[in-house]
Amino acid sequence: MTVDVLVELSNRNIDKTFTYNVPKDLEVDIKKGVRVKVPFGKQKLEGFIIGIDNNIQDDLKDIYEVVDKDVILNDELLSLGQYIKDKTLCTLISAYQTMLPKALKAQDRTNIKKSYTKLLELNIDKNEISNYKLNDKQLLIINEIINGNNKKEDLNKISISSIKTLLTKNIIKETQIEKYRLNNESNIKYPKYELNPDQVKARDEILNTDDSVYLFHGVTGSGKTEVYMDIIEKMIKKDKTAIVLVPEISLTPQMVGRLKSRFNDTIAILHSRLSEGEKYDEYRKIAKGLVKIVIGARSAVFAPLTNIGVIVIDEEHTTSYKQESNPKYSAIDIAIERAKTHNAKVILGSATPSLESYSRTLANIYHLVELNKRANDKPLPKVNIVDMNKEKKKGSYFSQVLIDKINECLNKKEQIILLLNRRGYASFVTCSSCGYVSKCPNCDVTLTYHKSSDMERCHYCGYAIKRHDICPECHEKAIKNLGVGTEKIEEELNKLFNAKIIRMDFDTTGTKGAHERIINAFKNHEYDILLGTQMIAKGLDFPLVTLVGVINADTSLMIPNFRSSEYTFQLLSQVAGRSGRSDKEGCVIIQTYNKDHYAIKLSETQDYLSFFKQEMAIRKKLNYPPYCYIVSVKVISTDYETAKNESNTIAYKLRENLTNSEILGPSIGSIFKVKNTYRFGITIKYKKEDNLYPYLNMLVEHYKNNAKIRLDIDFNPIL
DNA sequence: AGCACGCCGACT
DNA sequence: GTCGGCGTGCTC
Repeated sequence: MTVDVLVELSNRNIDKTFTYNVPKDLEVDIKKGVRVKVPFGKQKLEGFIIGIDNNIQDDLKDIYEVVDKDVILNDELLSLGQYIKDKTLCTLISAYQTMLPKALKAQDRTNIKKSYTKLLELNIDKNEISNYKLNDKQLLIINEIINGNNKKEDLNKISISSIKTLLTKNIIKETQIEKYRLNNESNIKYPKYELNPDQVKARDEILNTDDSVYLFHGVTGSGKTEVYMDIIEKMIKKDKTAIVLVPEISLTPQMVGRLKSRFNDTIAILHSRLSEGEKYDEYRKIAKGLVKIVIGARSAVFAPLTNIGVIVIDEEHTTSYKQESNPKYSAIDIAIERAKTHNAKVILGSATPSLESYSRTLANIYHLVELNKRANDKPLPKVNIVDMNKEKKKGSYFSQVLIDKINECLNKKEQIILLLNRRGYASFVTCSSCGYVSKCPNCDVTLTYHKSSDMERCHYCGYAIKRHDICPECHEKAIKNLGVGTEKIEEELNKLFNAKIIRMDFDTTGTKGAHERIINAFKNHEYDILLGTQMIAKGLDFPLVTLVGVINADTSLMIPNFRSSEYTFQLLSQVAGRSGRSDKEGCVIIQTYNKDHYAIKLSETQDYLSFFKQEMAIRKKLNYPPYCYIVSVKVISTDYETAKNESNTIAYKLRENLTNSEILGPSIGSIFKVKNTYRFGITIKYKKEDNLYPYLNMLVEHYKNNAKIRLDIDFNPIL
């Protein structure tokens, strides 16, 4: 018997199978999709069996061992990996590895083990107990075991030595069962919620039509989650399973608790804050069929459930559903692909759908389902746009209205969320004498001053230096901080208000559990004001919040990206939705220097449809998605000239071969130099281009042995 | 990813 | 003469 093995190395030269001989004694364990250890040159590697042949072939090396008893990659995942490779042009092995938790990847070195609970069992007949001479403690232990309290850990508390004696006398024996490390207990009980008539209508429209992809457009606070849960419950009754994807940030203990209290042990959870051991355990529960529902972030879309009935993708417009590293897949595409094999439904939920998704409803590719009212029947919060150009107190970060509203809120003992989409203290460090700007030596970006550490930091590569005192160019002592970040605003808030303030951004959420601590502390009203970057905008539910303030709505408008208006509108609508979620009416204040910009103006009424129409007109005029597809080709080299020359050659060839496309560039992007490598970007815009995949595949093939050039291809990039 | 092979430069 | 630089190619 021989097997075709895909080894763990992700290299385009070995993106193929290697055939090994199976020693007779290992043949019983051979299955497609299990891992094996094999000799590879002088190394020992792990790989997946992806083909089996019963013929004998000499001149082959033997496999060392079979790693798994159970299949890791079932038939569906095996073909899903091929799909990812075809769509993203990655290596097949990297497609498989990305679908699995670390413990189950093909990796010879890494050792994430199962955890076991040790149990004690009676090794003699119950009736024979009296034949033995036993002391009180020994009898107590045996009694506990008979009553089912047989965890060794617990019984050790009675007497470790008695247990030892009983064990050596063979009266009891030790066994073990697999333990699932993630603490599954939810002490919060949420009452079952009765859907309102609108929610019932939305649910039935999804359940009683036979389309495969639904865009569920519901305003913030309209109770989309309750509808998801109801649909999931119906699916489970039909003996089907469900995957729910949420943005990483939404996987808070509250959210998890809410689902756990409704679905109990039928649920597994996957997100990046679990340890690798916990992920392994959750994954195993899924693979064994012990759970019906998987809730998780992006990669949970690969959960090896069978008989999937529905895949929910909440906040579908969120950019985190696209993986930024290779393979650059979109969880939405994967969900749709998996839904085809399972004949399942995909539900894309959002208050502010991506333009791509919404336009697909107009083209009848997705089925549109809407929820236009808040579940509590309260109006959407009042939004007040403040023109910062007209503020009398120039140079203050706070308008008079915002200051007044904050005070009002504090007096009423209600809570406030403030958003500033920029962390650190100052966004530029500059010399007022010669105009020097402090830049990262590895990346082509300015350094941000962080006061707490008194360092200047690069937000791209993490480079940090002690703050400049004297200008390194003109040696004047004229270093100034320009721009503003969350750290500075926190300082200002402390000067202006007598309030308890907590800051949540990349810098305050570095340690494990910091996220939850901040959210819980704020939810428990230990703080009055939550100040943070965009990570506070999504999905969180704080009933006591009645005021949301956006310090500067323009930061996201300024990013050089055709989606900047869309992001701004989404961000403002999302934060606005954080306000007034319970019975108290909410208020939103948006400070801006661009009050007439449509993305800001329309967030006042959170008028999605008007925004959609205006933005679509612009996309059409400039030929941007959804009016075309985009592929980004980055040409990367440590040598400037090589990157420049090769990118020119590639752009030329693309123009020659992709005649139905518009080719832009090569150009230096907003981040031209990152970690000491130079990158030129070429953008391909197309509606229909039959030669796209064949030609890009050929390009990748052509450059695979070129040590000086790296190609980075991204389909439908976020940019 | 390793590791061997191989073809050119400055040294025990 | 030889040690070692790292470009190139291969791994069932």
